[in-house]
Amino acid sequence: MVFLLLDLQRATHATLHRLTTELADLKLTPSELNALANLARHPAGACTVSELGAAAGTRPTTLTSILDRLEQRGLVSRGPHQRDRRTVVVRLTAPGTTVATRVLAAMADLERRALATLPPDAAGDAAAVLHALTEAAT
Amino acid sequence: MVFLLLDLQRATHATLHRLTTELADLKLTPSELNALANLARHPAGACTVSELGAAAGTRPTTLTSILDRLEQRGLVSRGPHQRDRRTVVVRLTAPGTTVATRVLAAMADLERRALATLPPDAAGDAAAVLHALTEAAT
DNA sequence: TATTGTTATACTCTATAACTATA
DNA sequence: TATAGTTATAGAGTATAACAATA
Repeated sequence: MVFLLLDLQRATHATLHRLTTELADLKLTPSELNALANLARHPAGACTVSELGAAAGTRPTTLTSILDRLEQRGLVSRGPHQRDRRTVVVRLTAPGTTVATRVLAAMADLERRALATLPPDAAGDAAAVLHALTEAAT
Repeated sequence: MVFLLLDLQRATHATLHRLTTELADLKLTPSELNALANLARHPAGACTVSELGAAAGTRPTTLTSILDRLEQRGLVSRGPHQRDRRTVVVRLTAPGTTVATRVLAAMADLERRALATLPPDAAGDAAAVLHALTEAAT
């Protein structure tokens, strides 16, 4: 069982590299792709910085510069939270939503190609293992 | 199926962060842990730079500085290849082997904790999915 | 000609500590 | 006191292009 974590790291590197290559015209880094895709996963394309960090597995400090760039390019906006004025709400803009949709489609495509030769329940099992690993590490 | 890649990235970040924390006294970065563990996975704890890059999912350029540091600390050595004098063979030293063994044990431990609550075949399915993703991305 | 690995270069990622504003 | 996020800082990760040595 020792090799799961190493396989995990390799698969992450390989897939991220592939995605950035396929989407090279967007000129987005792996972390920027990840942030956009995770935002698109939230209702209304919006969540707090902390929530985005939890979804990506990174600290808020890491997100600051990533969000700075995305905001500067008009792909996301930062706004106040309704109830807690310490909290920042990150939101996909209209152009950001378009881009994020493309990113999700590329991810889905890569997944579909990979899973094509595997039994149908393999993906579900893999997701369960990924969640369990994240849980065990948190 | 869209979320597999995002779950993958989160799980990788979370587990690497956890491992570096658990092994903080070793003062090794995530990539250094990965390199040592991948070396330990090879026969005699030795392989070429290219092979190590393939195992980790990174380019040879990335490995140069990582190996520089590990070599400087006496954990790995670089030597000539028997048949191809362009090739560099990276090898775990005796202290490096000791450290790598500890890294692998920590990885196995984390895996064991995560898989404890899952059906026995989940790990195998997850490994197959990870390989398929790596294959599809290469 | 093609390949292995390193150098040079330029960014990006990442975390810790200190800080501001708010709770 | 505690928490959300940013800033400052420092170091590590990453790739591309150019290079040397070898095949």
